[in-house]
Amino acid sequence: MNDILEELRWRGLIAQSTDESALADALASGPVTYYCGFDPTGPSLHHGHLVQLVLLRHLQLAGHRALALVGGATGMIGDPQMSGERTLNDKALVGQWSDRLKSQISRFLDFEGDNPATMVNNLDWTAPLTAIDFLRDIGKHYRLGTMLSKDTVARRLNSDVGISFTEFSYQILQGMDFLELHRRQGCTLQTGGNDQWGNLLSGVELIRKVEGESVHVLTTPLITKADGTKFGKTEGGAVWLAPDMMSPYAFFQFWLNTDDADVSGYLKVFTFLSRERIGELEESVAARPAAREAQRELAREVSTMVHGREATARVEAASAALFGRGDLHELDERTLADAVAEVPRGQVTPGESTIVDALVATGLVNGRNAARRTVAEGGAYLNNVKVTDDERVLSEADLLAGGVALIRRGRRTLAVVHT
RNA sequence: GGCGGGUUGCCCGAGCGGCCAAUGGGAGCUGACUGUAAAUCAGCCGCGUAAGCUUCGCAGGUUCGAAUCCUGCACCCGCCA
Repeated sequence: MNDILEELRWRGLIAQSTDESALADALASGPVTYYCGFDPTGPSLHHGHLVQLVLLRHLQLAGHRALALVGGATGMIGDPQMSGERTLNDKALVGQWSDRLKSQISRFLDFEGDNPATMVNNLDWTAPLTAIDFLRDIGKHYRLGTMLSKDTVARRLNSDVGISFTEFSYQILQGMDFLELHRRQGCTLQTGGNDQWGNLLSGVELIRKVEGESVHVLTTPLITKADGTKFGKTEGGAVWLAPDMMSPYAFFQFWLNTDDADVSGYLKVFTFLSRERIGELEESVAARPAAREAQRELAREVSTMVHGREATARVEAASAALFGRGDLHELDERTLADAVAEVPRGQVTPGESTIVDALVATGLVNGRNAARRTVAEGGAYLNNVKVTDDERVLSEADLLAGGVALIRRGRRTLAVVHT
């Protein structure tokens, strides 16, 4: 368990921490119990949470004791975000989301063996608490000045949306979680995204005041892209871990399309590949960028971690089939069916439907006007062949094995139509 | 409780009776170039082949005509109490 901090630093997983040398000593002298919280403010975790999950796993692999917290309580409040006040979600819905998050988190940690992780839910200690006890036992330790100076709170106060008391109180709830886990489980380290710094510190201060003990916080940096745009933006909004929100195929494609400039950093952050292997891949990017070995390996590794080996093999084969240079008509039905399993589908009538109909039917464009425009711009493909006539009718002859035809918009957005 | 300000297309933000489907920026989409990359340049960006249709918080009204004026409602923000 030596040098875990050094390893994490090399991987670019550390943004800040409280008293670094004390933390290093603690990590070096024995198993440290640590936790990271995930709020059910949506039906799935996404690329941002992935960084946290990876960090949790690194620490567990290094012999430390992991606590994964699902914020059944904090998820009902929502941490203040810059964009404005959140809409409160229904309790039953938050409960549902909690269950989904739990199963997603479970993939990343080992809950058995000799160093099992533990799953906790802050609703367990928050729900029974009365308002009076909360104000007396917890609230008394919080100074308004400190709370108001927290970055997000301060900025929200100065924005025209302001901030509700509900969201303002969030930091107390999170502080309470750390205290509770410190008491129950001997937890002395909380990890999280760097944007959570203020919320993480809330617990450190609370524990110092209540227990007179000093505990630690470790944050991961915001993952960025070399070109300055936001990491993790897709057509669907985010890179979701839930297969029903982002297909394993789309997930694989997201990583595969990583910029050359970013791929090395992502390999370090998101995979558990060795330094040697990452070094080789970096050389490959420099020497043979067109081969995109690094991107391929990145996509394979992350997909395997999130969706499993089998699903990854499927989507990788699908990607190869769909983007390969071979004649689609030569693909056998089985291979083709597997390949298109994850892409959007639409229905057409051979001899009647046009390329425009097909684009609309598959949802590749929205509206017939947009479809016509796509064809006019030269962005429409039928079975990997560009179609320039928007009256082009799909015929039986266009159907590949299994009675489907491949529709593509632009360089890489695919769908299939069937009859 | 009082006073003032606000609500425009994915986001920001102009418009203040007709020339507005609505300036501009960002995001997004497509093409050329390539490597299912980036950068760059070009085009597009409410729905409809079109005629036309439906938009500017919601509901009414004035007017030949409203995003623009009036009334009511909802929500948001600020200041004062």
